[in-house]
Amino acid sequence: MNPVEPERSNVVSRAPGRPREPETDQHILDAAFRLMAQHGYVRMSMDAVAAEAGVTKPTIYRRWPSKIELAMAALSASCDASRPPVTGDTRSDLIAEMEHFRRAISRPYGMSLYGTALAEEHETPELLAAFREYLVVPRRRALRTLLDAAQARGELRPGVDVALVVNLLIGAFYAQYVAGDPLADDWSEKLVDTLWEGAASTR
Amino acid sequence: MNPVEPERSNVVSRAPGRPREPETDQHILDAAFRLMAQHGYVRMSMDAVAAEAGVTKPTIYRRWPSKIELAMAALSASCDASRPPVTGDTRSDLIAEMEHFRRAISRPYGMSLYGTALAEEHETPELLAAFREYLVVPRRRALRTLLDAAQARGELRPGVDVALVVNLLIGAFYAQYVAGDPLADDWSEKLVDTLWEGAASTR
DNA sequence: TTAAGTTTACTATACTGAATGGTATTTATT
DNA sequence: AATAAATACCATTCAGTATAGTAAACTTAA
Repeated sequence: MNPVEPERSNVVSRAPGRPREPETDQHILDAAFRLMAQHGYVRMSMDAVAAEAGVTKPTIYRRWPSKIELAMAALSASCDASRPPVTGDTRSDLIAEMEHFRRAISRPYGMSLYGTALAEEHETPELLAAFREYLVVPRRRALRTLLDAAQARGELRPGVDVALVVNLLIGAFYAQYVAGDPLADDWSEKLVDTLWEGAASTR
Repeated sequence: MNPVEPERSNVVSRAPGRPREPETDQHILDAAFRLMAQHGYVRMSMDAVAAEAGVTKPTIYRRWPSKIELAMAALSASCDASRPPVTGDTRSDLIAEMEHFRRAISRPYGMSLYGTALAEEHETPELLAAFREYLVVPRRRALRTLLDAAQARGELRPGVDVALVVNLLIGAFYAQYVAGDPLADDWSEKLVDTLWEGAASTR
């Protein structure tokens, strides 16, 4: 999946032959990610990736053996490991995490990527698997950690299914987007508060 | 968008020429819908639709001028107008509606259709528009009606954003599916109850 | 130090084979 | 006569490859 990295010893010796252009890998991955998000996996053509990355097709195929491998590598490389800092205040931590999410799917073509990953479920299941691993699971795990901590502090109603709360938080964004409605600036705040308090007028 | 229907008078006279095969329209629409759900819009080929419908391509193009028009017609025709009956009990009505939804996205390729619609947001926006109109909006409206009635009966906490509750209900399914987890049989019930009661241990 | 040779990376270009949306033409049916 | 449907076809696109030549690094040896 990753480009073949020649074994590099600690001494000054290096692999023989011309070394690879150091920035090319990232250029290709960036182009692939952007084109996949914008046009979808099927319409992302290797010619277009090469053109946008400023290289030629053989340069891509030297690094990744096929289109699907490139696409998966692009998803992996796009995985933003940085998360909002945890303060210990459940409400503000949840809102911060959801804001992080809101910005991710609000950026251009942010949600189309979800679409193409889901659409490929049966044709290219490994793409959906990579998408889940690199983009879905980390965010869910972060939310889960916040909620587990809140539960440990006794802030959750007994018997609440934490995994279900994760789904409610994340899913609300999806639903709003699928409906075609915009994600307002105070959305995350309202979302967390509504879910926290519940909908019923009487307990 | 719809097939051209010749003007038919009430008397015995009929349109000249060979009449259309009466069942062909539905066969084509069914095939298009199934193939689009399974393989996605881009990979749904007109040849495959023709083969599965048991007709040839010109027969399709006589009815719809292009692939996108066929796809939109297939979405429109698939729109299931039947909804669960409303009893007036908010909890059971919500659960019934969500069960209806759960079955829809649990059937084979049910969720891939969402994927391909979202993926086409920038390439074929009219497909996403039709998807929203025929498949998304009706369900949202049904839930909205249920919640508005509940609110009128004073069953909702004052200040609750009903549209947000709709997103929470629907979105939880999406999130569970995107995560790759199965939708258990008691999912709808737990979902409604959790959302109704809220997550916080203290009001 | 320098020059030649070796190895690998990259560009440019052309190509293949398959798939695809759509159509021109012909044949069948009422 | 008028329309429906079937056959055969076209032009394009695309993933992936082959080829030829250039560029950059190292190794060897005079």
